[in-house]
Amino acid sequence: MNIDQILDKTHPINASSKHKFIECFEEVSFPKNHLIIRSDKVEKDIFFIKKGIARTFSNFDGSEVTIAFGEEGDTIISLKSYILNQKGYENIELLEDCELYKISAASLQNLFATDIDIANWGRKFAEQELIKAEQRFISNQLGTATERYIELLKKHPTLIQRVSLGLIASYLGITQVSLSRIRANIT
Amino acid sequence: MNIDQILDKTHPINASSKHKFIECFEEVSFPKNHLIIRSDKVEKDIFFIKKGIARTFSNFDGSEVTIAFGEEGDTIISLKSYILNQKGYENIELLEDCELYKISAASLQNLFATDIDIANWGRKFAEQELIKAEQRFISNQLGTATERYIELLKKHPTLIQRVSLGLIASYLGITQVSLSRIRANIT
DNA sequence: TTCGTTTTTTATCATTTGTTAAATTTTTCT
DNA sequence: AGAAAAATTTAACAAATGATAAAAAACGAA
Repeated sequence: MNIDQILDKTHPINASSKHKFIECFEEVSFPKNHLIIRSDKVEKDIFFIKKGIARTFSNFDGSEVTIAFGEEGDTIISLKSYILNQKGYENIELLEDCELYKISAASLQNLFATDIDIANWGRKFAEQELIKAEQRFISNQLGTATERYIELLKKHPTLIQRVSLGLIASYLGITQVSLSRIRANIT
Repeated sequence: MNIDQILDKTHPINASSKHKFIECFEEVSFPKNHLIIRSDKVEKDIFFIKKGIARTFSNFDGSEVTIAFGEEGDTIISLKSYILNQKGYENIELLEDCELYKISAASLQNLFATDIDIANWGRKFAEQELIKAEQRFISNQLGTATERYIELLKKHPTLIQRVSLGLIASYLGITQVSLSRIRANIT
């Protein structure tokens, strides 16, 4: 998915603003397993996924929580860095070789401050991520792990092909062994 | 908490824009138990809490999920209505008699489209809600219900005084009876 | 291919949480 | 204050998930 389509997906921008916006991006590539966002750093860059898949996760006293998966068109971002310019709680790793669009947080801030169309794009971007985050929260409160797994299969059928069971389990808030047992019971 | 403080908390706005912004608000009051946002309607208004407390919840096939509590300075909003102008999945009820600041979604959209300072306020607002939503997700994936309850007590010690156990339990993703048992075991 | 590594499955037992029902305590209303 | 309603606790049993270990299957590099 190219950067033009990715930006439009969030919110249309007038041609001259969009041109200015796109000029701030750079294309980069990283191999599978690269840790592109680290929770112990204030990250200065934001990425959009042209090709590949990424996983956002957090570590707390030994246990690891998968917060989200990102596929083509999705964003790779440390929210704490992006929003509060602070060290984050999120790590993001690439689960495949990836092609990405990169932009610096500083460029973005500058665009937001000077271009109302891009400021509103930034607002729409945050708002859409907010809806996704809230729906993740609701889904994971609802029903049994079995139901949540079946719902995930329905919503993201390709994810299971691309991501190992252990990571899916950590996203669903259960152990990998439990998820394996669940799969054995539903087929 | 007055509207001036509430707006500043999210993001400072220059004096003339803020004046224009504040003029769009109206003060309103509602009694305890009033259902101020309904999931079966496209809601046209957004509220900020001057005084009182509210609960956001969602119903799915019989079971109810509490998504968040809002205290003074927090927002009462149907995300789906506000962001996508669609019927939402959220209900919001007032848990105490409340004094609120009301603004119409239409006024807000108009301000966003014409004032870059307010557009960036709107961006900051969504971004800060996004961080809160993500942290709720992470908290509720971590550890046992006992640990989550203790963490909630630490972060929002006043909440327990103001909100019934059953609602706290539904926020933690467990039954009211389980929460009661948990409380008996930690004291 | 073949060996070594990683992932997934299966099994057993322990722990946590759910369900239901009844008893107790607290709150609300008159 | 006193009665009715609502909220909370307690108890007993069922169901879901965790922890650990071992076996089987899938994957990757030489």
